[in-house]
Amino acid sequence: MQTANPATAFRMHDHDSCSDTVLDRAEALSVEAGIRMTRVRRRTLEILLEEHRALGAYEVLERLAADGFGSQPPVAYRALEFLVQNGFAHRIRRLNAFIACMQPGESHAPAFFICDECGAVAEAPEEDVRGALDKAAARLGFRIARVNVEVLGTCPACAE
Amino acid sequence: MQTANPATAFRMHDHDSCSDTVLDRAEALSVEAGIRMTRVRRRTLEILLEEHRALGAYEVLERLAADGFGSQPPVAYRALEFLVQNGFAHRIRRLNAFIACMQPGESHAPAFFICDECGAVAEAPEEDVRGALDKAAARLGFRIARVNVEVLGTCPACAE
DNA sequence: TGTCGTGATGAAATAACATAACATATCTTG
DNA sequence: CAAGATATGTTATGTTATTTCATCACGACA
Repeated sequence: MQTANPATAFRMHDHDSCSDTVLDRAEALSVEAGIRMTRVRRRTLEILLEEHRALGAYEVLERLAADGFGSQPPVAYRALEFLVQNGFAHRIRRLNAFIACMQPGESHAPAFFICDECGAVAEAPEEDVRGALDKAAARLGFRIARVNVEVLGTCPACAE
Repeated sequence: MQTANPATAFRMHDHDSCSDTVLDRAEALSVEAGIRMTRVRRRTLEILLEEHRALGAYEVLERLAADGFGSQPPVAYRALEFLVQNGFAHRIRRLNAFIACMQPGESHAPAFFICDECGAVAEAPEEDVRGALDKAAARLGFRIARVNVEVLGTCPACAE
């Protein structure tokens, strides 16, 4: 299944269909969850889906403004926050940027693999990582709320 | 040994001696590595060592300025970058802030456990995490350069 | 001793990222 | 439809980070 496929970003794929699938899925999940996928929000998700790299809020904002939406920062930040809150996008702290989630609705808090060269970002499941962190947390007496794993390096395409 | 002790931040300890030890170690390592631990840089490290939490660049800058150093952002950013480059401090992306490294010179790229309540940050070794990420990277064909693991939650002291 | 190159520091200006606060519009439900 | 809740738009401002250029300190070495 397309959306369960990790690290789509690093592989050849039919990007239009990959985007459409995710978008459809997000719509369906919104209805199911009773949350409102409005026009700005949907458009914001579309914008993120146009690339497998992270976009800064201001970059998103420019494109929203070009489409006739508001042109002030809060417009972008609100839409992005909504998407992140509801699992349709992720925030990459390292880059001060946002990226569409490729597995909306599925188990979360993935690890991000960020290519230094081309900026591509891939999500990968992080069960193993999480296991290791849980052990460490137990040793420290620390209660984990959220986890952020960001890996920098070189993607297969740029490695040559 | 004090400096090899993970997660000092979450435990009772003699903070003065913990700071001094790290500072001495950093000095020694600098000489060894032929890098210049200048006055601003040393003072910056001292400032970071005064707390087991992450300080923003501007917070550091204020204190540097109060001590008679330059008062413009690059002063702080340069010193902080030097410390990070050379393993004497870490940058916590999540917090847009910096923290002294408690194990300078030792194997690196720790995981950070950040308390939402009190802001304390502890470093913990991350071999297990790294192992899991290496496996994932191998599957993706990704070559890892650096790893960033930031865990949010509640520290033992605040958990009560 | 002088001058050259290198790396460190200082300061000004600006860029990039993010939020607070408030007004207006739009849904949604009784 | 009215009232409340949610979403959008705008102004203003706050926070974090970098670019650029000038100056300074120091070692190498002719």
